[in-house]
Amino acid sequence: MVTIRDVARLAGVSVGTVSNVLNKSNKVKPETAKRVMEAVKELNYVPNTIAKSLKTNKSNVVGVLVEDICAFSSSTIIDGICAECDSREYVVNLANLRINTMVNHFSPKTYQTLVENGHFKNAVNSSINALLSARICALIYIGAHPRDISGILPKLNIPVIYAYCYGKNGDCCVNYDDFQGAKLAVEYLIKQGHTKIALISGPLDSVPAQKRLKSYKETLKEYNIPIYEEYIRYGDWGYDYAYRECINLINLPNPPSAIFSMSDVMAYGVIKALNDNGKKVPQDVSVHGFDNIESSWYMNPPLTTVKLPLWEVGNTAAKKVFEILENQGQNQKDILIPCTHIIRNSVNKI
Amino acid sequence: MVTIRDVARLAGVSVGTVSNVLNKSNKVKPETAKRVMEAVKELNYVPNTIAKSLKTNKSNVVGVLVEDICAFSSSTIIDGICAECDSREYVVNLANLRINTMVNHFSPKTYQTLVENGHFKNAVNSSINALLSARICALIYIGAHPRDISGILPKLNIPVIYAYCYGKNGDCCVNYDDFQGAKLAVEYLIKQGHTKIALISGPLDSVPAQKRLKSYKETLKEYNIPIYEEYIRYGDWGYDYAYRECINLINLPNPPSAIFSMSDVMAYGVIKALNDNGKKVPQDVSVHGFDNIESSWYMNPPLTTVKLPLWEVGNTAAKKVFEILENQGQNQKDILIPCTHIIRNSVNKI
DNA sequence: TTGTAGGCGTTATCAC
DNA sequence: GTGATAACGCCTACAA
Repeated sequence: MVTIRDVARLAGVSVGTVSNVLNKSNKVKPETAKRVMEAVKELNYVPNTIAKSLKTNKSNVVGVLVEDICAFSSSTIIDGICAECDSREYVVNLANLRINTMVNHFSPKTYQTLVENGHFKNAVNSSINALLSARICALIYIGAHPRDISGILPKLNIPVIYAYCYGKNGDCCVNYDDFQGAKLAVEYLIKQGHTKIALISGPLDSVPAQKRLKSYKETLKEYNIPIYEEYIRYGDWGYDYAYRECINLINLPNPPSAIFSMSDVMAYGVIKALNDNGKKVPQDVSVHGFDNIESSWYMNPPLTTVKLPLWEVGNTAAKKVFEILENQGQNQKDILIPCTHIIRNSVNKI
Repeated sequence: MVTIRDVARLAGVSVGTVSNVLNKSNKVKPETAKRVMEAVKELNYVPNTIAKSLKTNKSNVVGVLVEDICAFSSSTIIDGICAECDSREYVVNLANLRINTMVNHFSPKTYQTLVENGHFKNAVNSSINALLSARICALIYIGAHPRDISGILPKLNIPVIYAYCYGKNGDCCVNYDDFQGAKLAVEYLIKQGHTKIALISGPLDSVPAQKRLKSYKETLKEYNIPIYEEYIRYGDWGYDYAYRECINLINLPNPPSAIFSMSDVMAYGVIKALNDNGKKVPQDVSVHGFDNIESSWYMNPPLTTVKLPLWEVGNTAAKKVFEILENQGQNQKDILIPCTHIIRNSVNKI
């Protein structure tokens, strides 16, 4: 590899001068600078960031620790991070915990067990050490699902940002706005004339499910629509439970005219259950999703849903990193980014 | 940050000794080694890979340049790479070209234009430089779609592996097997009793489309089934064209009993077209997909399709990197990993 | 305006 | 077995 020394030799100057022009110090005569830059081009010199970091004791690499890169949300979040880092000539160091595989591997259904038995913490520590060893200047942790992960990460002396998950009080967390997103859905259903609006919720120990449920209830209340407990059903974010719960809903003496499903996948199960029971969507029953996963456009009918600002979550997290690094930290610890509404054809006016 | 020097001081030995125990040299007295390790623990010492790389002139970071991390294939491939790197204590440096955004941004529909006008090459060079600057020890390039990208990358003096894309002759490329995958589908259709098998192909300038088309024709020939040119239709991998072409197929005087779509998304369009024209899948017409994107399980009916070995492509690419780095390069340049068959409910026996 | 030299945290080569 | 010390490539005083 060609070094600053080779450049200096070719340009007929000293290494100090080369360093100065490379770092845009303006105490170099333009003529000398030009000669140096020519040598750089000619030799195809690429600065050794390694050596630079060692000297300056700060690196230009941000560590990204992702719980599972295969989660539907992860790649878009990472994309948002990369975009910001690119534009600042920072580099991304990626570590993947593969938590979904771990969950399968160790068989407990929930993260909780994994956390309690220590396997998860071990994996995290080992990844963190690798990242630390590479001297990352900041860490962004990306959850596979928005939940409280406080207590998972060891104390670090670099800035840490939680993206798509929650830390303890005082930690800097960037998330989408569950409450506002759910309100988008419920309000829309109401404005389309629905008052009998059922809910297929995620499990109650899930943070997003709690927030969206709260939003569902408060929004109905806001519009003076009574809340029927039998309209509120619980799934596990998956297809099968949603299918089953939807059938329970249909069989109610006073069945709903619209079903708000807290995930698109559950909405698929709902639509299937409806179709299997001779009901057409949206003519007979309206269905509203949440997540806007890619396939929802292809569903029959195309699913009306709520889009998560995933790219923005990642991008904002990265921006936050640089804010802190540059000491402009305005201490806005908890950032909530609004969702947007994707209107397609699964909801009818009543 | 605590250094090797601090450890040495606490353990009452020299830095050289600490370095030796850290690098598992066995010329250190076990007793001394123990003392050192205790100091490491106590001080929470994390080795500075940066400094180590500078000295040894080799890094433990593999660069991953991905055309678009949001492509459906990318995250699983990256996961496969990460898994291998993790187990060897290597670290992944990720750069994302965001090519799909670029294509939108600069409006040409195909990569070709982007390549020709130089925008793409600029982006690549700038990313490569950032990676090089971080002194990656090898590069894995991940395509957004399997195509020939030779001429895109500058000449590098580190090992380069092409994953999910093709380089020039002599380059090391890791891909799934298009021919074998398509054969899986066509052969299955035949064995279910179909002989009138139509094809919705991808565009002919696409490498996978060419290979799968070849496979389609050769497999039919192998089973002595005549090839009807009017059964071969061309889409653009997307929903709409597939929908339209399927209608053309239905209106043929002798319509097919099965349709092999070269992508799952196109299969969705096919199913919709069939349904809209009063045909049931699979009772009236069988539909076979290709890709096994996540949503295909949720389709109605769940789609029978071909699964791409994406994780294995990434994992093999990473393994190849280490083979080369360790000079065991067996010079197997072109690696093709077989697809697997996912049988669900969109194909009927005849 | 430019050159020189010390040191960032390691490893490796010698002595001892 | 262990300890001193010279690099690795770069930046930054400080000297010239």
